[in-house]
Amino acid sequence: MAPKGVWQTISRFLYDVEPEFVDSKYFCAAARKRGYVHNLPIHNRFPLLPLHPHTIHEALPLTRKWWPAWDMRTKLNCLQTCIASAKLTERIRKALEAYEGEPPLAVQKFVLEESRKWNLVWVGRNKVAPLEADEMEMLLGFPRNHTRGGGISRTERYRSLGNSFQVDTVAYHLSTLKDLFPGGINLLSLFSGIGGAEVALHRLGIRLKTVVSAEISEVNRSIMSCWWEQTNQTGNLIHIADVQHLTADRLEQLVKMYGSFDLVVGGSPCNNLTGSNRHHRDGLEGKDSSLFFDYCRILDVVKSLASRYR
DNA sequence: CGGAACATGACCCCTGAA
DNA sequence: TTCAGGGGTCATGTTCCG
Repeated sequence: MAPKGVWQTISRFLYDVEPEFVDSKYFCAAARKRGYVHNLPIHNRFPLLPLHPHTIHEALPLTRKWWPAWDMRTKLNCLQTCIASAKLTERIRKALEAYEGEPPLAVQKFVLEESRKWNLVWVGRNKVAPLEADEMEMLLGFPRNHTRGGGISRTERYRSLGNSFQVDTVAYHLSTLKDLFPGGINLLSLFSGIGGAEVALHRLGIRLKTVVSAEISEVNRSIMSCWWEQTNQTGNLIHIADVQHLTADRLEQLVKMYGSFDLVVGGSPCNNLTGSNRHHRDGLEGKDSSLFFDYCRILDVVKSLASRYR
């Protein structure tokens, strides 16, 4: 749902590769429609095991007790960076409380519309609530408490999670690298966030030799460091605070030191593309989304370095 | 009857102000 | 931390017209 022409431009800057459009609802209990522009093999891809829960009821069994029959949702909508206000959930509770048993159709419609819009789940009699950060973490395929602690605030946590990859989805696409790189890979991870790609590769059993990770948010960098520490990684993790610091010289320096990169991965900011943005939906040229062009610049440099340092 | 034109509904990795 | 807040895009359904 990016503005018209954005996907065409993205492909044009990425060697005319067409995006593979994938909805994460086939990998977990929440939708996440994304276009992945990649040059990975597509034969013999395999999912992470054990398979992730595919329905709301499997993923959040405690909600089953309170889930009314007239709410037919089996999948959540896309997990976003913001959650519903307490006022809204209170308004919904009041609207439902006025009736014994099934509410009239108009009320059902209102409640369902708002529940879909804000991804509300049933947590009590006549009571809906937004997802907890823990639950989002689980739905996105991260280890429990991945984004917890380290002084991260509640709102920052929601933001980081809402901006992340869905791990199982990305892992499926990266799975073919396991046979291609039995000794592990050198990874250049741009806009790493909370490390969705890294977690996916780790879960696939692909050794991370050297990871160069560019991420602007300090809390996200610290989340990644903690994970790196806790999973007893044997490789090197190098943080870069800003993709714009990854100049050709800096990249050459890194390649000389650690060897050339086997994989470049990243999702550049989409906040100027999404419909949820009321103020600055400026398309690919927007302040943040234009960092996509840095991705292209860096990819070009990495490709030429790979041919020189083989 | 086929297709163009139009209406409706669902969805969305959110920002700014208080 | 909390809240209020619009609109573009696509899919689907409906009307209209030759």
